[in-house]
Amino acid sequence: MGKTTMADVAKKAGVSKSTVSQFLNERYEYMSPDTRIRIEAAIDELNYQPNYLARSLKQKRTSTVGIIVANIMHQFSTEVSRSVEDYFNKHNMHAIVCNADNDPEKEKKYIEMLRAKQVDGLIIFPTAQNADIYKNMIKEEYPVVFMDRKVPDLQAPTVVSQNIEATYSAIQHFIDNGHERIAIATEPLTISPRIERHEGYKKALHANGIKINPEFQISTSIDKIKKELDRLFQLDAPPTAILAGNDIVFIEVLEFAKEKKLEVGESFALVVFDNIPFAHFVHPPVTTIAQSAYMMGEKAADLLLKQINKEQIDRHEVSFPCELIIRDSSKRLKEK
Amino acid sequence: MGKTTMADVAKKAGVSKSTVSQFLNERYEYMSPDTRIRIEAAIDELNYQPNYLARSLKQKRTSTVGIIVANIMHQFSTEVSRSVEDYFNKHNMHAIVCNADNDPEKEKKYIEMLRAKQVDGLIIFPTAQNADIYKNMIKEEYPVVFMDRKVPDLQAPTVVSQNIEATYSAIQHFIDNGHERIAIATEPLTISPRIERHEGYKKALHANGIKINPEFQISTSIDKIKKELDRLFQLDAPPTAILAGNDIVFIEVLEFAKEKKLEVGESFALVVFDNIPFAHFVHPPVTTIAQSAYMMGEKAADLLLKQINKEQIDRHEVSFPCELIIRDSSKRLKEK
DNA sequence: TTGTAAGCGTTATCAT
DNA sequence: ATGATAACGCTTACAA
Repeated sequence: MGKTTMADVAKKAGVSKSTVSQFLNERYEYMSPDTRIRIEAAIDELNYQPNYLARSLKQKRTSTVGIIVANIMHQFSTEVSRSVEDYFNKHNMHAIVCNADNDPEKEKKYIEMLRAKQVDGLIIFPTAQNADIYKNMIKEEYPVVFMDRKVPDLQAPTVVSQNIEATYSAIQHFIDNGHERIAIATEPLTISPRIERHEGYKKALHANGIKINPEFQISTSIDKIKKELDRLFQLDAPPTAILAGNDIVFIEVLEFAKEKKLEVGESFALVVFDNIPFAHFVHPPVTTIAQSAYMMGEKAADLLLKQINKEQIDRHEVSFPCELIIRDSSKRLKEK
Repeated sequence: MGKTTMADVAKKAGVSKSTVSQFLNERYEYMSPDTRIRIEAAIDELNYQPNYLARSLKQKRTSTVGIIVANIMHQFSTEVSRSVEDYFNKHNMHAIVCNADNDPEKEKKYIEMLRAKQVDGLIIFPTAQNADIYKNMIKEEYPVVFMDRKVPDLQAPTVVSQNIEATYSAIQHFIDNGHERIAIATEPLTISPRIERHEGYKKALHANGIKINPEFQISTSIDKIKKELDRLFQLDAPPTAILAGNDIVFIEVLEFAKEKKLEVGESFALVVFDNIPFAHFVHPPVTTIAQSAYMMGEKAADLLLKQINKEQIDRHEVSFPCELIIRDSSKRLKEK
């Protein structure tokens, strides 16, 4: 029965609850070997399982943290979550993953629920729409780490990718391969990574003396991406290269190409900002900007655990470099 | 502060804790509108957040369930987990996902930890190596549902795919396209789905009067798959078609083909048993046997919730059909 | 309609 | 070395 309690064990072993508790917490320094053995026996005779809930209530620590991802459909989110889980499991803690689905209301609900469950801390991919709640957590010094996205005007531990630099180098790669008409496609510019990717894009073009064509900058919701691409390819001078702003946009680009019978890597060069599991098996193998998902997860977990343990940490952003992995989709532009 | 408690609210509102509790549980039937308002005011003045831990301790219900997947690297596990989470979120419950990593020891540890945390029930992709523990949970009538794999000699609610039938139809598809030398590659035959897939394979060959060549049946650990494939292709009469037993085996097949400069769909036909996210973008688009991951997750969640609510359920397997999605990798065999 | 008090299964403090 | 006893923050009879 799951209902055997510490009191039962105590009775069976002929000792008090406190002694059993001592035993369970491995403080057998001042315990006679005799009682120790009796308790041990009682425990597995009764098949006793301690109730962590009760312990947590008393100790004010659940050994559980929450992860709230903005959109679980991104490979990146999955990899980061996995990494965070691994980290906490190594430290005998649990992680609960929740998917806010890019919905600020859901995000709010999850923050409240997880805190009501007394999780020891939170790692959040913020929708960035709940500024008051974030601020409040920081003010209370509740352990929290933000991931992937910077929240404006908030001084909080945050782990992000070097989006500007990474995008810059991808665009430079296009230019080095002879491209000049380069497009970028992201979801709407509501969060920092997207903004920064556009920024890196413009910076690179500028540095190379290529004038920026606003028509080549797409930033719209997923369901409108294909329409925008279509518009682009109707132009007299369509782009010869495209940077897909994340893995979901990438799917749209692929589908667009398929529908319009365009050949990725032939009709246009392509780089994707994100880790793609089958990148070297898609046709053609696709050039990607890989984020250091695993390391970022570890870093965030580490920052969180330090806060939980009341250790001092830097309340600033820490940013990780990305890696441009060149495959066939972004080969040299064909001479016309 | 997160430390405001019900008592603080009660004091501030000038009522007793019980009344506040009534309020929180929305039992305002017999509550004067006056006190109701005072409590409301006190709550948001103090920014009070209830402590679910304490409540759970009292109610013996945490509104949390655990999911223990055998190997998180499978797309299928991820999809099922997502579906289970969705289901429980709809019911205002949480799900904690743990990865046993195909290790019975880890599985055991997670079962114990989650139960110690008093989760209301468990969905397990069993390693099938902890028979005593499974049996014990069933005996105790602890709510549990097994997923993907049948545990021998255990009468327990279990949600699985129709592996035999699905494999049969894939092999039949090969045969219909003129193949006779058909191989199957799975991980070791330690769990029911793999055994059943081999069974469906043999059944289909048998039904078509093709004699079974044991050399064509690979069942070995991932790191040895490529070696076995190599052996196969050294034969005088190598296979012309391969069924990859899951998504991880599929990767090995792809890498093998790449290394040996074999063309999938040309040098040999290929079907993969599993959902592949980029199936129609790999080259060539690959024929898959898709499992009903989302529905299976829902079903399992439903069976679990019913048990939690002490409703009666069938303690048997429920099996879901798979869908053979034919793409280019398994086209008709080229005439020689 | 609201309050009192016991109890959920632990841990922590202080005696002994 | 071990035991009483009071918390932890909530729910729930039952009383008022």
